[in-house]
Amino acid sequence: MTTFDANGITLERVREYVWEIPQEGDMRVPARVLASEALLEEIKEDKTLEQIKNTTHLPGITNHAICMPDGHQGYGFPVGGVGALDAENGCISPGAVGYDINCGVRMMKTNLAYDDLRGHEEELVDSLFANIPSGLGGGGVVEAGVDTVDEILARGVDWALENGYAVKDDLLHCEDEGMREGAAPEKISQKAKDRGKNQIGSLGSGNHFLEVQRVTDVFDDEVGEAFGLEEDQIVVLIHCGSRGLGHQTCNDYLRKIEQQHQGLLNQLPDKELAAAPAGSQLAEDYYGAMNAAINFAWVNRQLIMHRTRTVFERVFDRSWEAMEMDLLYDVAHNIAKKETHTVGDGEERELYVHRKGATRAFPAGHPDVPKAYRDVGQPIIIPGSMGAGSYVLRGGANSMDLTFGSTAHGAGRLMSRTQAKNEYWGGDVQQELEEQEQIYVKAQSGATVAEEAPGVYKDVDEVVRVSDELGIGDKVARTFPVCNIKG
DNA sequence: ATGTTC
Repeated sequence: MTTFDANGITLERVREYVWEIPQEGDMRVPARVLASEALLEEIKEDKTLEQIKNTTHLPGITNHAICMPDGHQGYGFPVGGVGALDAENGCISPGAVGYDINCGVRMMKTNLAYDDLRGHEEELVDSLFANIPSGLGGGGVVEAGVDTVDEILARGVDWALENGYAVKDDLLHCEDEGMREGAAPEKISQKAKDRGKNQIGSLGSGNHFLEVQRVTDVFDDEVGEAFGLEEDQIVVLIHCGSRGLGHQTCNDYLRKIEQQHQGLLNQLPDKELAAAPAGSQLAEDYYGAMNAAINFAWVNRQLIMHRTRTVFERVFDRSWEAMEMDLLYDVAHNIAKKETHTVGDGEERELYVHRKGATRAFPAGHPDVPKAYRDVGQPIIIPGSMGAGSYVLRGGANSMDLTFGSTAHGAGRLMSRTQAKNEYWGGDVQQELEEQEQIYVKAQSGATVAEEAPGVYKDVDEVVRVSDELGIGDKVARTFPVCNIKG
């Protein structure tokens, strides 16, 4: 048997790109890592493998804990991790969702070609930067009272539709139609709502960005046509989450769980995996609060998209409808969701599927794929670094069997933010991107540009290649950056 | 990710 020795943890090769950490000690199931050897060499350098192994101690974990090809170390649970925990006898874990609840990506199409944009890059990037709130702290497209926040938490993008920030078609091209059932605004703390109320429609900081891109390749003509993508087309990618509201909610529930479920906590190898037992009041409360924060993040991305349409209207002097600025799709990559999956010998079970830095990747025919895409599979959006561009995939035929219907979410970091700032200077990174790649970057903070320099990320081509080879998410199209704004 | 060290 082929093995891979990762600083004391031995992985056994199941087949190409599938590695297993065998069950031992208190592990309830084996852990699996889906990666090439080149990616494993990078993954082994931080605590990712130890963390995915720790995850197998969670009660109710089903089949395997799974690390995606872009996996890296996170809070307790790796970013790029999937954990399916029994919704009746298992648990739910905020650390396995992530601090930024419903961090995700949406792609908006246009009918503009790259040539239509050339010469307007600086005007466009300046106008986007001036009109789309970004960076740490407050300031959003909408400044709302707490009652408005409650409505957004309960209704998601449906609130945006009613208030003129969305059209019906936007809802039809979003996971869960932009409204998660079971949202419980009353389970979100006042403090979280206060943090969120002036951040509705704001990018935030860190790896969040808005990027205008051009489609450079369409690998699958049939699916490309179903998605409405063609070479040279301009698209807009928006990557952000639930800002301070989600962060505060994660923190609130971690503290409550630590206090009320000490027994379960003591069984776990890492306090950061703190989980509420399925069926407990706190599990219900967290699930309701998380669903509400999910709705908040969807409205956040919707308002940014709405404002982007307005900016394009000014710069190109045409209506957004004339530019066909339609939503391709919106994916969440930090969530947990109750889903029914077939496990073991054909038994159907309800599971809390935790996808942290992992994207849902439902295949053709799945009833939860929007009608527009049901024949070809769910669109999956995988952002690369600001120098690399991104991919659009579609849910692969093997995703339900291998990953509870999931794939990767991005390139995955190679080094910490602190290390990145030692290696790069923001201004130099910007200059190089502009001079060598004609990519126009504008940011609130040079430090953020350094933290997000292309060199701090894994090779997104390799991550996507593994997803495609495994048949969990198949390559449809590739994009390359034109201009990028960030916090 | 984050009112960037509860």
